[in-house]
Amino acid sequence: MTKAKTYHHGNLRPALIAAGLEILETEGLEKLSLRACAERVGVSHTAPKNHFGNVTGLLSAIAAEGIRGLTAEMQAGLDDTSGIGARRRAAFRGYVTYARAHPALFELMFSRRKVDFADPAMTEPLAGCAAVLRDCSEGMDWDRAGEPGADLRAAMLNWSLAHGFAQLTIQGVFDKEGMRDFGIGDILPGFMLGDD
Amino acid sequence: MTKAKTYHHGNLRPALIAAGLEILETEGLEKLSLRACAERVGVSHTAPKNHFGNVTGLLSAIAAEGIRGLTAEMQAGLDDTSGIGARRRAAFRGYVTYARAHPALFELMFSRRKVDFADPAMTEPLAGCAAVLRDCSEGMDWDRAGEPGADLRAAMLNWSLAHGFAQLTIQGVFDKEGMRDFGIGDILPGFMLGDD
DNA sequence: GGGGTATATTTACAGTGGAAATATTATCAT
DNA sequence: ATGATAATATTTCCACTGTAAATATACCCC
Repeated sequence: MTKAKTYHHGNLRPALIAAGLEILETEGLEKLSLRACAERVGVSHTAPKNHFGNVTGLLSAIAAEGIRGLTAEMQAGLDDTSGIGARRRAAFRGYVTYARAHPALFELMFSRRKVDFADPAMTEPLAGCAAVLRDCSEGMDWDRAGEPGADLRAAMLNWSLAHGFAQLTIQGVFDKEGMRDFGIGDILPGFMLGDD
Repeated sequence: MTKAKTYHHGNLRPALIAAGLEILETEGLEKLSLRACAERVGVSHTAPKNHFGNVTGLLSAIAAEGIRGLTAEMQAGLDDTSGIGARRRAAFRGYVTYARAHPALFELMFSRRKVDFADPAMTEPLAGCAAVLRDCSEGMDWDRAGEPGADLRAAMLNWSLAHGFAQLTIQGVFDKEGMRDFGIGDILPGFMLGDD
């Protein structure tokens, strides 16, 4: 299965993305660099340029995989769940679960300095993620339901809540403020989520 | 007013912090480096070591100023506001307003990779920020009010919501998903905040 | 005054990403 | 098959980052 070393790698683009994901899982975001990815694949540090342009292109492609994974994690929870409140809870749980399982990747995914959200590799997965959040927010019964843009606003509310909790948890801010022992389920009272 | 150049600066620590804040405002987080701060102050790039140890120490001190500013912005809105819902809204608005006014600084403030939350310079301002959020969340009338830890959970909910919205806005994620035209006020329905 | 300490500089080094020139291989028309 | 062109990868070089060690200067207290 292992290919003999040739001048042309033959499958460099996905190999570099995989290498980047591995580095994120095992060594963290600090260690993720263009050169580290190249070295792990066994290729010179300028080889990625042909496939990604620059380091932002590479990181954007890696982040795109993360967005896909985040979306899939939410979707998995939604598939076998019905009822407005329960679906919203499932999406929250999926979002936070994925973030906690892949903190370095999650951090990268939403870091504008490292990732270009307008990169072709990012736009489609990002739109998919937003679509899932809109889907599970639809019909949220707040006092402005029915107004134009209400569903979009509901999606933003839910996204903000899940994202903020994930971020503050991962960054360790809650740890420092005595909020360590509470999970996403604990801060989601029924009246806000509605009953299932 | 301008001091003659001497071997010893005399006021280097605050000068470096001020330089860092200036760089964040004018050039962004990418340009914030130990060397850039030192150069702006007119000092060698190793001088900061005496006052901050390493770059993390310097960035933590800069971030601490940001946490103070964020807290002050929230507090300013709270001072002349009464009523549970109105106070919560004021805190939200302050949080998001500050983040949007100082996006680079805000990004730094909550970046574990650049800042050490356990740094003595950070702990006190962070605790102050959390205290304000707990204060304006107290008595939030959700279905678990009265349970042990209810106020803490309410603070986490509010913090998460404000933080997530600020982060997603600043990073430009909402821009890409057609959610650009909605502000924090738009996603805060009355039933969630309660009436003032 | 003198000595100890705090502060700042110089120099050197191992990283990073990127640019330019070069080398190798793949692809495809003839 | 062959030759031309494009795609891919390497080598070399540069500017930038943070850190460490040795050195220089100034302050402060006895």
